[in-house]
Amino acid sequence: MSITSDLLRGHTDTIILAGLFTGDSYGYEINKAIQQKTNGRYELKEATLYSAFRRLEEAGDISSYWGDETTGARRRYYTITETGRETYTRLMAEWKSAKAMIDSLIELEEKKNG
Amino acid sequence: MSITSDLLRGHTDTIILAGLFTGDSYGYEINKAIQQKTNGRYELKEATLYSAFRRLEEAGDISSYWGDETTGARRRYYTITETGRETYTRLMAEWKSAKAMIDSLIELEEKKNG
DNA sequence: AAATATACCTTGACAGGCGAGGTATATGGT
DNA sequence: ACCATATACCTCGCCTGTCAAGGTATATTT
Repeated sequence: MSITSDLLRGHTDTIILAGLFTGDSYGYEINKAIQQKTNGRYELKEATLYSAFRRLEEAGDISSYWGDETTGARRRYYTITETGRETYTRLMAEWKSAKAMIDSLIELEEKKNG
Repeated sequence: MSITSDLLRGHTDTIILAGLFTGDSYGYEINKAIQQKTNGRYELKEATLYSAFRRLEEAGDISSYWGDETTGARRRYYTITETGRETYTRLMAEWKSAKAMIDSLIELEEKKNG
Protein backbone atom coordinates (compact mmCIF):
# COMPACT_ATOMS: atom_id res chain seq x y z
CA MET A 1 0.00 0.00 0.00
CA SER A 2 1.35 3.43 -0.88
CA ILE A 3 2.06 6.15 1.66
CA THR A 4 -1.08 8.18 1.39
CA SER A 5 -3.58 5.48 0.50
CA ASP A 6 -4.61 4.90 4.09
CA LEU A 7 -5.27 8.60 4.52
CA LEU A 8 -7.19 8.86 1.29
CA ARG A 9 -9.28 5.85 2.16
CA GLY A 10 -12.89 6.77 2.58
CA HIS A 11 -12.62 9.77 0.29
CA THR A 12 -12.99 7.88 -2.95
CA ASP A 13 -16.75 8.36 -3.12
CA THR A 14 -16.47 12.07 -2.40
CA ILE A 15 -13.75 12.50 -5.01
CA ILE A 16 -15.86 10.78 -7.65
CA LEU A 17 -19.00 12.71 -6.77
CA ALA A 18 -17.01 15.95 -6.95
CA GLY A 19 -15.73 14.93 -10.37
CA LEU A 20 -19.27 14.37 -11.60
CA PHE A 21 -20.81 17.41 -9.95
CA THR A 22 -20.40 19.76 -12.88
CA GLY A 23 -21.07 17.24 -15.63
CA ASP A 24 -21.15 13.62 -16.75
CA SER A 25 -17.90 11.78 -17.15
CA TYR A 26 -16.47 8.27 -17.36
CA GLY A 27 -13.97 6.29 -15.31
CA TYR A 28 -10.88 6.77 -17.33
CA GLU A 29 -11.43 10.50 -17.67
CA ILE A 30 -12.19 10.99 -13.99
CA ASN A 31 -8.99 9.23 -13.05
CA LYS A 32 -6.93 11.27 -15.49
CA ALA A 33 -8.41 14.42 -13.99
CA ILE A 34 -7.38 13.26 -10.51
CA GLN A 35 -3.85 12.61 -11.70
CA GLN A 36 -3.69 16.06 -13.25
CA LYS A 37 -5.06 17.82 -10.18
CA THR A 38 -2.50 16.14 -7.97
CA ASN A 39 0.37 16.50 -10.45
CA GLY A 40 0.64 12.74 -10.72
CA ARG A 41 0.98 12.20 -6.99
CA TYR A 42 -2.29 10.30 -6.74
CA GLU A 43 -4.55 8.12 -8.80
CA LEU A 44 -7.41 5.78 -8.08
CA LYS A 45 -6.50 2.20 -8.83
CA GLU A 46 -8.85 0.76 -11.40
CA ALA A 47 -10.28 -1.88 -9.10
CA THR A 48 -10.93 0.80 -6.50
CA LEU A 49 -12.50 3.10 -9.05
CA TYR A 50 -14.89 0.59 -10.54
CA SER A 51 -15.91 -0.88 -7.22
CA ALA A 52 -16.70 2.65 -6.08
CA PHE A 53 -18.91 3.15 -9.15
CA ARG A 54 -20.80 -0.01 -8.22
CA ARG A 55 -21.24 1.14 -4.67
CA LEU A 56 -22.39 4.62 -5.65
CA GLU A 57 -24.80 3.37 -8.29
CA GLU A 58 -26.28 0.84 -5.88
CA ALA A 59 -26.74 3.63 -3.35
CA GLY A 60 -28.52 5.75 -5.96
CA ASP A 61 -25.89 8.48 -5.92
CA ILE A 62 -25.01 8.08 -9.58
CA SER A 63 -26.54 6.51 -12.68
CA SER A 64 -24.83 5.29 -15.82
CA TYR A 65 -25.29 4.87 -19.55
CA TRP A 66 -23.14 3.69 -22.44
CA GLY A 67 -21.70 6.39 -24.66
CA ASP A 68 -22.31 6.21 -28.41
CA GLU A 69 -18.69 6.25 -29.49
CA THR A 70 -18.40 5.24 -33.12
CA THR A 71 -14.67 4.85 -32.79
CA GLY A 72 -12.25 3.84 -30.05
CA ALA A 73 -13.06 2.02 -26.85
CA ARG A 74 -16.57 2.15 -25.46
CA ARG A 75 -17.20 4.41 -22.49
CA ARG A 76 -19.64 4.08 -19.64
CA TYR A 77 -20.73 7.53 -18.59
CA TYR A 78 -21.90 8.40 -15.12
CA THR A 79 -24.35 11.07 -13.99
CA ILE A 80 -24.65 12.35 -10.46
CA THR A 81 -28.24 12.11 -9.18
CA GLU A 82 -30.06 14.51 -6.89
CA THR A 83 -29.41 12.04 -4.07
CA GLY A 84 -25.77 12.07 -5.03
CA ARG A 85 -25.62 15.85 -4.76
CA GLU A 86 -27.04 15.62 -1.28
CA THR A 87 -24.58 12.89 -0.40
CA TYR A 88 -21.75 15.05 -1.69
CA THR A 89 -22.87 17.97 0.45
CA ARG A 90 -23.08 15.74 3.49
CA LEU A 91 -19.69 14.16 2.87
CA MET A 92 -18.13 17.59 2.48
CA ALA A 93 -19.56 18.67 5.82
CA GLU A 94 -18.31 15.47 7.43
CA TRP A 95 -14.87 16.04 6.00
CA LYS A 96 -14.70 19.53 7.41
CA SER A 97 -15.61 18.33 10.87
CA ALA A 98 -13.36 15.26 10.64
CA LYS A 99 -10.48 17.45 9.53
CA ALA A 100 -10.82 19.67 12.59
CA MET A 101 -11.21 16.65 14.81
CA ILE A 102 -8.11 14.93 13.48
CA ASP A 103 -6.10 18.12 13.81
CA SER A 104 -7.10 18.47 17.44
CA LEU A 105 -6.27 14.84 18.12
CA ILE A 106 -2.88 14.54 16.48
CA GLU A 107 -1.35 17.92 17.09
CA LEU A 108 0.71 18.21 20.22
CA GLU A 109 -0.90 20.29 22.90
CA GLU A 110 0.84 23.31 24.27
CA LYS A 111 1.66 22.76 27.88
CA LYS A 112 -0.40 25.18 29.89
CA ASN A 113 1.92 27.19 32.11
CA GLY A 114 0.98 28.76 35.43
CA MET B 1 -19.89 1.88 11.21
CA SER B 2 -20.30 5.41 12.52
CA ILE B 3 -20.28 8.47 10.32
CA THR B 4 -16.71 9.52 10.70
CA SER B 5 -15.03 6.17 11.22
CA ASP B 6 -14.01 5.82 7.59
CA LEU B 7 -12.48 9.27 7.64
CA LEU B 8 -10.64 8.61 10.87
CA ARG B 9 -9.33 5.31 9.59
CA GLY B 10 -5.60 5.40 9.22
CA HIS B 11 -5.18 8.06 11.88
CA THR B 12 -5.38 5.71 14.85
CA ASP B 13 -1.62 5.24 15.05
CA THR B 14 -0.95 8.96 14.81
CA ILE B 15 -3.53 9.72 17.48
CA ILE B 16 -1.96 7.22 19.86
CA LEU B 17 1.57 8.41 19.19
CA ALA B 18 0.46 11.99 19.80
CA GLY B 19 -1.10 10.90 23.09
CA LEU B 20 2.18 9.34 24.19
CA PHE B 21 4.45 12.07 22.91
CA THR B 22 4.60 14.08 26.11
CA GLY B 23 4.58 11.14 28.52
CA ASP B 24 3.72 7.50 29.18
CA SER B 25 0.09 6.50 29.38
CA TYR B 26 -2.15 3.46 29.17
CA GLY B 27 -5.02 2.42 26.93
CA TYR B 28 -7.94 3.42 29.03
CA GLU B 29 -6.49 6.83 29.82
CA ILE B 30 -5.56 7.56 26.22
CA ASN B 31 -9.07 6.78 25.13
CA LYS B 32 -10.62 8.96 27.83
CA ALA B 33 -8.37 11.80 26.72
CA ILE B 34 -9.60 11.36 23.14
CA GLN B 35 -13.20 11.48 24.29
CA GLN B 36 -12.53 14.64 26.27
CA LYS B 37 -10.70 16.37 23.43
CA THR B 38 -13.56 15.66 21.05
CA ASN B 39 -16.30 16.40 23.58
CA GLY B 40 -17.49 12.83 23.39
CA ARG B 41 -17.90 12.85 19.61
CA TYR B 42 -15.20 10.27 19.10
CA GLU B 43 -13.58 7.37 20.82
CA LEU B 44 -11.39 4.49 19.79
CA LYS B 45 -13.18 1.19 20.09
CA GLU B 46 -11.32 -1.12 22.44
CA ALA B 47 -10.59 -3.70 19.78
CA THR B 48 -9.21 -0.95 17.57
CA LEU B 49 -7.15 0.53 20.36
CA TYR B 50 -5.49 -2.67 21.48
CA SER B 51 -4.84 -3.93 17.99
CA ALA B 52 -3.15 -0.59 17.29
CA PHE B 53 -0.94 -1.04 20.34
CA ARG B 54 0.11 -4.43 19.02
CA ARG B 55 0.88 -2.99 15.63
CA LEU B 56 2.86 -0.07 17.02
CA GLU B 57 4.84 -2.20 19.43
CA GLU B 58 5.65 -4.70 16.71
CA ALA B 59 6.85 -1.82 14.55
CA GLY B 60 9.05 -0.55 17.36
CA ASP B 61 7.20 2.74 17.71
CA ILE B 62 6.20 2.10 21.31
CA SER B 63 7.24 -0.17 24.16
CA SER B 64 5.21 -1.31 27.15
CA TYR B 65 5.50 -2.28 30.79
CA TRP B 66 3.08 -3.23 33.54
CA GLY B 67 2.32 -0.57 36.13
CA ASP B 68 2.82 -1.42 39.78
CA GLU B 69 -0.71 -0.63 40.93
CA THR B 70 -1.30 -1.99 44.40
CA THR B 71 -5.02 -1.37 44.08
CA GLY B 72 -7.54 -1.36 41.26
CA ALA B 73 -7.16 -2.91 37.86
CA ARG B 74 -3.71 -3.44 36.44
CA ARG B 75 -2.49 -1.07 33.76
CA ARG B 76 -0.15 -1.64 30.85
CA TYR B 77 1.77 1.54 30.24
CA TYR B 78 3.17 2.51 26.88
CA THR B 79 6.23 4.60 26.07
CA ILE B 80 6.91 6.19 22.71
CA THR B 81 10.33 5.23 21.36
CA GLU B 82 12.72 7.37 19.37
CA THR B 83 11.53 5.52 16.28
CA GLY B 84 7.98 6.34 17.30
CA ARG B 85 8.79 10.03 17.49
CA GLU B 86 10.18 9.89 13.99
CA THR B 87 7.11 8.00 12.82
CA TYR B 88 4.90 10.61 14.40
CA THR B 89 6.75 13.42 12.64
CA ARG B 90 6.46 11.59 9.34
CA LEU B 91 2.76 10.86 9.79
CA MET B 92 2.10 14.50 10.64
CA ALA B 93 3.83 15.62 7.46
CA GLU B 94 1.86 13.07 5.47
CA TRP B 95 -1.36 14.28 7.03
CA LYS B 96 -0.63 17.86 6.08
CA SER B 97 0.00 16.93 2.48
CA ALA B 98 -2.92 14.51 2.34
CA LYS B 99 -5.22 17.17 3.75
CA ALA B 100 -4.29 19.61 1.01
CA MET B 101 -4.62 16.90 -1.60
CA ILE B 102 -8.06 15.84 -0.44
CA ASP B 103 -9.23 19.43 -0.34
CA SER B 104 -8.12 19.99 -3.90
CA LEU B 105 -9.81 16.80 -5.03
CA ILE B 106 -13.19 17.14 -3.40
CA GLU B 107 -13.83 20.86 -3.54
CA LEU B 108 -15.73 22.06 -6.56
CA GLU B 109 -13.62 24.03 -8.95
CA GLU B 110 -14.53 27.57 -9.85
CA LYS B 111 -15.36 27.75 -13.50
CA LYS B 112 -12.67 29.81 -15.14
CA ASN B 113 -14.29 32.65 -17.06
CA GLY B 114 -12.73 34.35 -20.08
C1' DA C 1 4.09 -7.18 -35.76
C1' DA C 2 4.49 -5.07 -31.48
C1' DA C 3 4.03 -1.57 -28.31
C1' DT C 4 1.27 2.00 -26.36
C1' DA C 5 -2.92 4.39 -25.18
C1' DT C 6 -7.66 4.22 -24.42
C1' DA C 7 -11.40 1.98 -21.84
C1' DC C 8 -13.80 -1.42 -19.46
C1' DC C 9 -14.22 -5.51 -16.14
C1' DT C 10 -13.51 -9.50 -12.32
C1' DT C 11 -11.35 -12.31 -8.75
C1' DG C 12 -9.10 -13.06 -4.54
C1' DA C 13 -6.34 -11.43 -0.88
C1' DC C 14 -5.11 -8.10 2.72
C1' DA C 15 -5.47 -4.83 6.57
C1' DG C 16 -7.84 -1.90 9.71
C1' DG C 17 -11.99 -1.20 12.33
C1' DC C 18 -15.28 -3.10 15.28
C1' DG C 19 -19.23 -5.93 17.53
C1' DA C 20 -19.44 -9.30 20.75
C1' DG C 21 -17.75 -11.64 24.20
C1' DG C 22 -14.58 -12.65 28.19
C1' DT C 23 -11.50 -11.64 32.67
C1' DA C 24 -10.50 -9.13 37.02
C1' DT C 25 -10.47 -5.41 40.76
C1' DA C 26 -12.73 -1.74 43.39
C1' DT C 27 -16.62 1.36 44.76
C1' DG C 28 -21.26 2.86 45.82
C1' DG C 29 -26.12 1.91 46.42
C1' DT C 30 -29.96 -0.78 48.29
C1' DA D 1 -25.14 -9.87 50.60
C1' DC D 2 -26.11 -8.44 46.01
C1' DC D 3 -25.91 -5.69 41.97
C1' DA D 4 -24.58 -2.06 38.99
C1' DT D 5 -20.97 0.77 37.52
C1' DA D 6 -16.31 2.19 36.65
C1' DT D 7 -11.78 0.89 35.75
C1' DA D 8 -8.70 -1.88 32.86
C1' DC D 9 -7.19 -5.43 30.05
C1' DC D 10 -7.81 -9.05 26.26
C1' DT D 11 -9.43 -12.21 21.97
C1' DC D 12 -12.19 -13.96 18.02
C1' DG D 13 -14.30 -13.42 13.81
C1' DC D 14 -16.73 -10.54 10.56
C1' DC D 15 -17.13 -6.51 7.37
C1' DT D 16 -15.55 -3.22 4.10
C1' DG D 17 -12.50 -0.58 1.12
C1' DT D 18 -8.28 -1.04 -1.35
C1' DC D 19 -5.48 -3.20 -4.63
C1' DA D 20 -2.41 -6.60 -7.28
C1' DA D 21 -3.13 -9.42 -10.90
C1' DG D 22 -5.35 -10.87 -14.52
C1' DG D 23 -8.60 -10.44 -18.63
C1' DT D 24 -11.18 -8.14 -22.93
C1' DA D 25 -11.43 -4.92 -26.91
C1' DT D 26 -10.41 -0.88 -30.17
C1' DA D 27 -7.25 2.48 -32.33
C1' DT D 28 -2.75 4.61 -33.14
C1' DT D 29 2.14 4.73 -33.52
C1' DT D 30 6.64 2.59 -34.31
